[in-house]
Amino acid sequence: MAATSKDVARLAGVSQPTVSRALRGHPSVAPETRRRVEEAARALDYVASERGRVLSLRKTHRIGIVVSDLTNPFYPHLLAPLHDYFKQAGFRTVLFTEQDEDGPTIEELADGSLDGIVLTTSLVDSPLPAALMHRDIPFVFLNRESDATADSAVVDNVYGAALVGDLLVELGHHRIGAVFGPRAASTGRDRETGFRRSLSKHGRSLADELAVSVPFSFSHGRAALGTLLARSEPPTALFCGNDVIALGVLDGAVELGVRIPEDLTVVGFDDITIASWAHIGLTTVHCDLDRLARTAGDLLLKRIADPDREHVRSIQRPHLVLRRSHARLQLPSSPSKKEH
Amino acid sequence: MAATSKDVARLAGVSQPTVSRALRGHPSVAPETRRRVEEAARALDYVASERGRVLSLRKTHRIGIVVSDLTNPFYPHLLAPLHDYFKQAGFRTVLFTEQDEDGPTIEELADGSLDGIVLTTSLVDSPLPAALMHRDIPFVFLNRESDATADSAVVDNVYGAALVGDLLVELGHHRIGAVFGPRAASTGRDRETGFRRSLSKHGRSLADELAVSVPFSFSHGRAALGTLLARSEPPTALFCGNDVIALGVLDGAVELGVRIPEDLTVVGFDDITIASWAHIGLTTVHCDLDRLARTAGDLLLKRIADPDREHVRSIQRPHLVLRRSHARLQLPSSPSKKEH
DNA sequence: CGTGGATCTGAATACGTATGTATCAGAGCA
DNA sequence: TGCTCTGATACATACGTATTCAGATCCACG
Repeated sequence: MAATSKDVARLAGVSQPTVSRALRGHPSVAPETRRRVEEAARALDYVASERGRVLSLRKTHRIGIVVSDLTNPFYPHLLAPLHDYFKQAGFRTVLFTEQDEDGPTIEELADGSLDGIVLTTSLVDSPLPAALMHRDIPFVFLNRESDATADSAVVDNVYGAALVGDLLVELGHHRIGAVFGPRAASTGRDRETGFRRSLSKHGRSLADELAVSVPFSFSHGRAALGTLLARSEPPTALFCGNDVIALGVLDGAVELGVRIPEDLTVVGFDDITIASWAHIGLTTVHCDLDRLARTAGDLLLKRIADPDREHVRSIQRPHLVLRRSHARLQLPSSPSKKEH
Repeated sequence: MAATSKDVARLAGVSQPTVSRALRGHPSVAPETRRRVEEAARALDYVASERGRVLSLRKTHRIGIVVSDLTNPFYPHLLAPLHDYFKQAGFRTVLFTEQDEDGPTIEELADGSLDGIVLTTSLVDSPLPAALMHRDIPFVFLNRESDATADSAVVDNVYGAALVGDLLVELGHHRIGAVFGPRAASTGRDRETGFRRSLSKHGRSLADELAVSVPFSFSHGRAALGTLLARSEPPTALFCGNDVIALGVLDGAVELGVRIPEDLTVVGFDDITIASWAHIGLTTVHCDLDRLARTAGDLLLKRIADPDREHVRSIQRPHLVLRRSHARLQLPSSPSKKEH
């Protein structure tokens, strides 16, 4: 249906290879020939077939991005900068979702349709990374832990979560609770580790009944708040595994009539855009997700260019952003003193 | 590097075509042969190259989705169901962004790398649709107006916006303002039309100084509120071109100390998830974006299967969702009477 | 024992591009 | 005039799969 380089060749009175060379700016094409070819191409609305080019060049200039759930407001913060980075580098973005056991198969990723892959979502026991490694398919972990034999761009989650622990202790809280992310995700696990470690350092600990692990989702955060507030001694401060969970908690608080921060301090992690909205004012741990994503893109393209280079693990140090969802513990005996 | 069907053929002691047939379940392959081929394929970790298959079959099983801005919280509501729909139908999703004049070129979309395209963002004067039509590339408009010669899945924006007009009048508001979307987008234009038409019907009109048109973004909504409140007679009710604009307005209201809905009624359009959060409680026009997206996907796949079928324009009728951001006009003389 | 048909497999080819190699014309030089 | 060299183009082929068509094998049946 669409014109091919052969059609252009016939019209311009040259051979097919000459068309290819002329349109790609190869120097060994005479100016007059090039002109004729370009004119013929224009006349036929010719666009070189990506299908043919890809087979011939053995490069697709396509990157697969695996996210867990597009409706989760966290992922656009990674997807958007990744897409833009790859676009300006001449690569296209193919989207994959991996929701509970039902992600892309290794065959889908290894069929030669992708030059590289960004894994944003892999659970720690996902078979995908090992399978990709085994087949020498370039990939990078983004916001996920990796062993030494893969590239990765991550936030120092242990450090960031410890900042929150320090903050809550400093604010005078004793009944401290947590809605951690899933242990099967390195972000969930590491943030739990860092938070617990910080409390220990201060001689505190997390009561078992005040700590839960839930998926990184709004609705699970919402539900978790109800669970924790039903304890005999409910928490006065809550660390959430990420901002999306925290937003769920804040939402539940409105429903349950819990005042933030007077009745409950809530702290998140990631600092997604919504956290900074005036309604929300979520105190959280800021990660530069744009930079994190671009770093991952950069690592991946370098790996594609040189499959044998050293593996790099880029770690970003996050910092606290104090907004309005935290407060000093209000002792029943003394007047409140809100801090921020 | 990776094994090809030729390698499998050699190992299994058959020809390459037999490998292709055996692995694709062609009936004319003897069971014993098939077994040998499958064994060889397994031994070599063979996965059929998508590059070769695509060239041979002249189908890519890839769909391009063009959105304007991934960071805009509206787009995930279309992207997620589209992706899922195409995935279950055996198609992959390639992402394109079209932000102010800098979208994908027609060459990028017409290079044979896509079986079809979903346009979610085209401005009314975009050259893309005409170019795609001229090249017989299947595409569908999603949430955007189209002329009769293209498929589209849209919401009845005129009708939906009129519902808001009716509501605001019924609530007794007289100083009614609007933060419309861009006129260059059919959604912006049609919602403005419907809203104005409704006010006219009730014998009202929109004061020029209380109507502005801004891009569909949080920050523009936020800024627009400041502009309108600075008028000599500020509005008591505000229609917003979509929920994202409305969220920006709500955010600005918090900053400016404007109480919603006591001081200002705010109504959005789309009913994205965030609108229903307890913090937000945005009164808005509900569109079933999931269904809209799936409809668009369905239309596109049907068009791909049969390029000559009649063009279909699927129109969905939206309805009001009353939450907490609207109220009856509070006359200075009478006590407030909140409605919802 | 030969023939027709059914069953399976291989050879050839198409898809559309890119590229290495060969060829050809013309120029420069002896 | 004949040789070499250069520049421009054509020829051949590779990329990896799917498919058409022809051929081979085997069996049943006359």
